[in-house]
Amino acid sequence: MLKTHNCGGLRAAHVGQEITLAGWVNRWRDHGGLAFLDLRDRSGIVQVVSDPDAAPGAHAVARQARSEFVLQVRGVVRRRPDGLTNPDMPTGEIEVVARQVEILNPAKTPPFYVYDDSPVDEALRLKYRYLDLRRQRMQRNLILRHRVVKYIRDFLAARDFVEIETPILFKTTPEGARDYLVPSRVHPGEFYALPQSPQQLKQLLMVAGFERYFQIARCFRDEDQRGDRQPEFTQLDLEMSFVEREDVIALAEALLTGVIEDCCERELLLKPFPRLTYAEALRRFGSDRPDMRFGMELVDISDLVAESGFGIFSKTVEGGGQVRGIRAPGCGSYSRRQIDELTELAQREGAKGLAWMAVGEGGEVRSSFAKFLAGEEIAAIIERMEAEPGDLLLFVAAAAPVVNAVLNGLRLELGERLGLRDANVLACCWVVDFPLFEWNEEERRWDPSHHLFTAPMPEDLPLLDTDPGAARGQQYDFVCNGVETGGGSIRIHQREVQEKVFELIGLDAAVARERFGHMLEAFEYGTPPHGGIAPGIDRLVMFLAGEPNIREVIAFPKTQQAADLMAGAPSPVEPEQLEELHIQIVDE
RNA sequence: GGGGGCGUAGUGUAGUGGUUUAACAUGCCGGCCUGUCAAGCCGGAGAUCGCGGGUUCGAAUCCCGUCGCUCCCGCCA
Repeated sequence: MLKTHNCGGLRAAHVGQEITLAGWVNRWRDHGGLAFLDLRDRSGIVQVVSDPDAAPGAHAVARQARSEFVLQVRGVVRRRPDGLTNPDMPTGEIEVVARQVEILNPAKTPPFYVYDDSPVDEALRLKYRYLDLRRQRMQRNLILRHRVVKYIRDFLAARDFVEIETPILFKTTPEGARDYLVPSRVHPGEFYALPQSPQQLKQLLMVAGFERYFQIARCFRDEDQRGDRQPEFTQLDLEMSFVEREDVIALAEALLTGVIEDCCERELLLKPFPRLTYAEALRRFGSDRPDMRFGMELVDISDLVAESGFGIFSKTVEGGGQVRGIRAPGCGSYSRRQIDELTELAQREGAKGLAWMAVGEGGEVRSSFAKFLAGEEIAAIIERMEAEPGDLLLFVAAAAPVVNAVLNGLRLELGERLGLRDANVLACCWVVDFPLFEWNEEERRWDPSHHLFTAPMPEDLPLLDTDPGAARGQQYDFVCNGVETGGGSIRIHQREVQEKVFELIGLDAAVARERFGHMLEAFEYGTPPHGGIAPGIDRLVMFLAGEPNIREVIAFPKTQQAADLMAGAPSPVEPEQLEELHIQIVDE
């Protein structure tokens, strides 16, 4: 080893020891006589002093060192003189007096500051990712990520899970997201697909009798990017045999609670995680992934305004729609301009308009529609909304899906403005009882709302024949701070049920056999009832790190255009490579 | 596929309703300096203002296009 100690680990207890350090120059301060170097390695930073009188050779070398030079320093740990300690540094009580300094490698001036986390253009960070990763923020995040994955492995291994790898080169599945395809050299014109998740394979591992499987699995989806979506991402994929929904949820909750409490200091607001049905989540929050860090729940006033003189309200209710609202505490003084902004947001989400009512400090009402209502109707609304003086009430009248979308959008926006979406707080919940199918109007058929193999709730089995849209699936989503962070289900293990689902989604037997024949055949050889869940590791670590996007917890992420700016991927390839793969590029 | 934001010395920003040696900080280079830790002081170099075109006597600034990064909608079983 080129070093005997780590920079960040040196303390007063080391005083007097002769040690060797190796690391990068964080900052340097040359006083002409004395020179100081802050030497950094992964463990932290320690001050190195070079004194021309004590060690002229070392001093001469040290003076040449610049930011990010790689040095080896041999020296003695010394307690700093009185009054010269630095209480802001963990190593601030001591310093290392250099006896010998060697430049292991010089460094060009970095394109941005490594020694602090000051903001830098994202493209530049990604181009020089190896330098960005030297910075404290990324070191901290990736080490946190390591601890999270380590915790998961230990937790599951202790509970009898087996970690098994599944192929990256697999088979295309036209359902779901767009696949990344890999051409086959050996089979001209044929392609592998990168897995969107190991879904089928983990179920086959249950058929294979492993009973408890997990994998830290890379997944690939060729869809447009978001702050919480990358073309390749990592899931904790796990599957269990002989379990019911409660078993999977209980295990996952114990694991997730343990990870959160073990790996970060953030407040876990709700423990145990609240359980909401899909219908309840939409009713209370307008979303199937509610941000539970704050209240501001949706309130239905349809019955109060059904007979009112405000036509937009009464006609909407008469036509089968609804009128619901939210209460924005302390926003009663919002100007017309601010309310117009909220109205624009509402219209983007599909509302025709936004009805509002501000309750003044003295209880007086300022409103876009109150003049159409009777006094007792206004009073009833205020009472139902539990409005206090100074509050702003916002109402949307429309069909339920529109009301949900609009009020969800307003709730999140107001939560943001009121500072209720604090990254230091984690609020998780489970959403269960999802509808098994969604009606696809274009294709005139049912689409699976989760995936093809999700089992219906046992009591809803008859509905598959009579009212498929009302059938609920044994599905569960794990939601953290308003982001879907994991989802899973109990799977179908009975052939009749699976065939019924294929029929409902318009997958005829021949096509099903071609795409999923291996699954169907496997299921005929004694399939245990099974189910699982797949929490997103990137999203989870993002929350634990308090980061605003998952690029900050991925070592080498891609841009929104799915490019790697450091390596320059994707890139053109040699004609010979294409020829070998039987690929022709067609000009658009 | 659509909408918004950003792009000016190495870096972070100012300037942007037309005419400036394009400013400030930091970094970089040189000098001075034996207790700094965001070191200090003095000096210096460093920008055809993302790129292309247009309008104009004159464009970082206005217009059109394009590229890159980013946020959002669609999409993401």
